[in-house]
Amino acid sequence: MQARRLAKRSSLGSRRGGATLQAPGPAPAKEGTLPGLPPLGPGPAPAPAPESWRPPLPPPRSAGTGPPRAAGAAAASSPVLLLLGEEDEDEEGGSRRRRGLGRVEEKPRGGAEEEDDDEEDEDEEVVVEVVDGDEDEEDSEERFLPLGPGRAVLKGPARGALKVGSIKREMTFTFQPEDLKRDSNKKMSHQHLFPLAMEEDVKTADTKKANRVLDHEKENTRSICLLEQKRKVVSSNIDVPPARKSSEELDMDKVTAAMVLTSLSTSPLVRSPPVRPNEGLSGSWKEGGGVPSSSSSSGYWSWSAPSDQSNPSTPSPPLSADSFKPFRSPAPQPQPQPDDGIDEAEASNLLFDEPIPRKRKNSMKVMFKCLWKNCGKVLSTAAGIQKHIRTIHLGRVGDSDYSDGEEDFYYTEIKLNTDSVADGLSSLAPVSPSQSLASPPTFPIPDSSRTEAPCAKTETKLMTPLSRSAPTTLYLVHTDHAYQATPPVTIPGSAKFTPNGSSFSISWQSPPVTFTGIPVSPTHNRPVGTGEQRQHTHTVLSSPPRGTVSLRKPRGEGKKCRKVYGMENRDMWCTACRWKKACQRFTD
DNA sequence: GATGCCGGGGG
DNA sequence: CCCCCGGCATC
Repeated sequence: MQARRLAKRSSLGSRRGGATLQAPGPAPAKEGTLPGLPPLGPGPAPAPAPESWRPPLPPPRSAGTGPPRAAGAAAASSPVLLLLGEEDEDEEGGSRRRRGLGRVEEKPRGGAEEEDDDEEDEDEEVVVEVVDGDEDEEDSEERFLPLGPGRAVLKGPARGALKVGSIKREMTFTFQPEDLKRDSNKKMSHQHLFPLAMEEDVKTADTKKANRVLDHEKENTRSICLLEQKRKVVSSNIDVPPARKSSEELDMDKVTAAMVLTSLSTSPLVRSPPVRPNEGLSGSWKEGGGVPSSSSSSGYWSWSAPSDQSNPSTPSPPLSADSFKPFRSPAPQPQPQPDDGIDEAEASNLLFDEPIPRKRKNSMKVMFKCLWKNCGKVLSTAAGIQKHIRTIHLGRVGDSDYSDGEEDFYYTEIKLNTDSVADGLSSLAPVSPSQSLASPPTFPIPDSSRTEAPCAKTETKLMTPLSRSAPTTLYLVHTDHAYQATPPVTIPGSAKFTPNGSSFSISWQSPPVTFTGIPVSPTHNRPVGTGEQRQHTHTVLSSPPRGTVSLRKPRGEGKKCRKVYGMENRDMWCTACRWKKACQRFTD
């Protein structure tokens, strides 16, 4: 469809003097890329992009890691492509990487593979291939095989290199918001279902040497395990127990985790790019924030789509598959859960709260704070907090299997980061609404956060979960998705906004958000008249005083999508605008 | 001429 | 229903 549009647009562009085509970076790329999308041509500039967004990972220890390094690079590039290619990516990436490691010099093969990345079959194939190998055992992380310490040490370098790849993969992986969701859920389930594994994990870690941030480690490990597991699920061929990771790796994992979370913030943007690889990459991941505008544009579409619920126990790899992978077989779609909306909110929340990915990269401590009214307990592990919530607040004694992830909503992740200002916290910040001010110049957050305060009642499920930033985002998601009037706050000036642009798009009008019936505290006036304005207009329109039914809308004087985004970013317009209908986003 | 958007039409 | 677009009113 995009293709179609694009095509059309391109023609249009020509008609109009090629405005479209001349769009900064993305447009051309788009044009070029789109046609060959399915096969995903010979990696549109995979090289540079990956480099840029790759987290500063410590190079594979010792020297002379030529091979591994190369493999890493290969892997690096693959995730990129995969990134666009959807969640397979992770799998793919993994397998590819594996292969790479297994036979370093086989790169050509890998390269070829890259081209047809979205075929699941492919994956399988790859996997098999890998399996037969011998070294892959240690190389492939997903094989959670308890490697002998000695071995691990020996293979240090290789693993390190691998790490890079894996991290990327993970990052990529997380591009799907649901993913995270599921992740958390899984985390929980995992926690209960695989206590042993975890324990073992920790133990091993100890042995290795890292005792320090045990909590975090555990956490990270776990998350990774989860990821891995996920993957496992996807690639059912590989059945492997959790792998051990050296403290260093774990550290990296930490970073990874952070990045993962971070990535989620931008994920919406990056996600849809299946269509235009370059954009996604350069857009949100590029360090310097390459071509931001595009990023948001692309993401605009599909990200919120999959309200795809994450069943704690549903090993559904499909996650966002539906969101934008047409050719993927309709995998077992996780059945919608009762707290559907909530979940979604969560996701979106996560999506938005951390607008600046790169900052995340920096070392940061992740804590989990209980959001329960008067609790505020802070734990260092998600598991811990979850448990806490589950038992203390939710009163779920036999925390057995019933962990639907609800807990997720009652705690927030606090990132104690030296340099990553409060941005991350801004939205998540559970306790201090004031913090929310830290976030972008936009008004939304404070609002929502304030809302939260009152609603933090013991009202268990209903509102509490949505408190904090969720509401806003949720709203956003919904509306945006539905192309309702969710005005991404007037994007500064032109169609170009920083990667954080996404954060800007948080709707500032809470009114419509009827979620959970928390009457938006009357106290807070709508930041920008828009809300009111809108309402006014509404009333006026709905009850036209004059006999002559104003057939035509007066014509909004406010900015419209066209103005705001410009023709070049037509895909960022609200649907209505695109269809030459009354703008829904910038109503006035 | 550029915009905003209604009405109508194709798939 | 989704998506476009001709065409008209308005800027």
